[in-house]
Amino acid sequence: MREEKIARSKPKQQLLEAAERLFAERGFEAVSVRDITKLAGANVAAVNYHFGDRENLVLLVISRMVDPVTEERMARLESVEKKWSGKAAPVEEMLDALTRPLATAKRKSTLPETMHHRLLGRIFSLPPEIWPDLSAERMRQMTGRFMRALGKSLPTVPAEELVWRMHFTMGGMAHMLLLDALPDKPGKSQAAAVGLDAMIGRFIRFAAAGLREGVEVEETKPAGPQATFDF
Amino acid sequence: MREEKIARSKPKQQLLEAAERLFAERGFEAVSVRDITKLAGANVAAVNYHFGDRENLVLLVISRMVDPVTEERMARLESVEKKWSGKAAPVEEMLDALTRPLATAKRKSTLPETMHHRLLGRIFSLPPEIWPDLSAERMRQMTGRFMRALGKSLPTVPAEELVWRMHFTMGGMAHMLLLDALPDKPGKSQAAAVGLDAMIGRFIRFAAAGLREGVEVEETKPAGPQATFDF
DNA sequence: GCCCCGCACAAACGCCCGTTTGACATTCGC
DNA sequence: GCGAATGTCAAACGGGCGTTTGTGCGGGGC
Repeated sequence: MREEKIARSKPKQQLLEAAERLFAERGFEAVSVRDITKLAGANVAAVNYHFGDRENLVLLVISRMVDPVTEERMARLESVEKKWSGKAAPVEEMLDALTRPLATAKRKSTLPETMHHRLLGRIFSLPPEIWPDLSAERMRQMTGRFMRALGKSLPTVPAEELVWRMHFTMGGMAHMLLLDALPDKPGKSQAAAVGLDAMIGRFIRFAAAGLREGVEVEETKPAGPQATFDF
Repeated sequence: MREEKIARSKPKQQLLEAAERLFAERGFEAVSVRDITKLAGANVAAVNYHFGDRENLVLLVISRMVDPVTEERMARLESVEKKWSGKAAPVEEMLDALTRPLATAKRKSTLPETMHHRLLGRIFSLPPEIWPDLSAERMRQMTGRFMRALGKSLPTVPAEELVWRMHFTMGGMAHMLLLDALPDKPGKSQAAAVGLDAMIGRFIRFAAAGLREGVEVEETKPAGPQATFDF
């Protein structure tokens, strides 16, 4: 029965893989249940049987993509905080903890690398209210922790200013993920050749400079009440 | 007949306004022709009569939103270049030329300000291949000019590195536009209260720091062949 | 006065959507 | 072996979609 169950779950797996590939290529809205079942070689009813309805499949795909990233971000942040034992950590290390998991978090999908990034980028461009509640909540907890930690590393940057810079950072990140795996346009050559790892390195330097901007010049209140950050 | 024509063109105008409002609120894909005509108080066939087909209306909305921004960006860049008469201009001034038009470009739509920004943000998050050819081409010319000008202002930053930083910058910008006019979430208070103008100021400082990162430290080839930037 | 043109409208078209149904095969626990 | 559970399938359902059609109305040009 053990291996039977596994064998049984194959079509469900194929459905999921087909859905992820199509979602990555065309976006969630542009993919029909019929597209998915056709690609998976299954019956039209298969999605409803295995996942309830289309919406549920979408939510499952989102959380499978996002949750591992969120968890690894948390873990890496804790590790950085432990390493600096309460003291202010360098911004670069925290940005690394925030960004690196995009490439390294354990994948539940079997998507090729660039497609995986593309799908992640799509998801991060989605408004949080259409995310699964649990994934959104974890994400909020995570960003909250990063905000607090960043506030400690940049005590001269006002909290509300930090919220904005964090928004700019997250926006640039989502854009970067979509950039990877561009079909065939000028400028793509570099992206494809370089790979996400190198892009992340560049991005960290870029965002770190932006986050730090003005710290040695300005005179501001030292870290007001932490402002909320919603992605 | 003159005022007749004007009076006659009213329903077309109402169609356009209805479309823009709904596109801004829900995104292009989620709005049906029937939604638009209902809101405009017109017949279902009105969109096809006045605009040919739905796709055409979408393209028209996009170019009406984007083209004025592109033109003003060009104009401002030229003005900056003239002001510095060929010498390298400060990055902040060029970022201002790039970003300020988002708020100041002449609006062809009658959308309330925040809705207008939201729609712009949606459009900038769209892949260029679904833009009207002409708008995309103008946009490419514009980004090309900015790339070259930025290369002159940041001679120690390698051209390909600059392409990446430009991507991060554009991504953060699109994100910022979507952030404005967020429905009713925590963190919105600040966005709504501050308004786009103040956001732009913060963004310019953020992006300028990121673009300049490492200029006084690194030793690099002085501006190689300009790399292409596709948005 | 007549015709024609610009426009609005109700109705219908064909298509694709997500989902449901019921019949049928297969495998399980016992 | 035999009911029950599980999975697959073709077919159909109702509804929303973008678009087309044909009719009717009104004012302007000749």
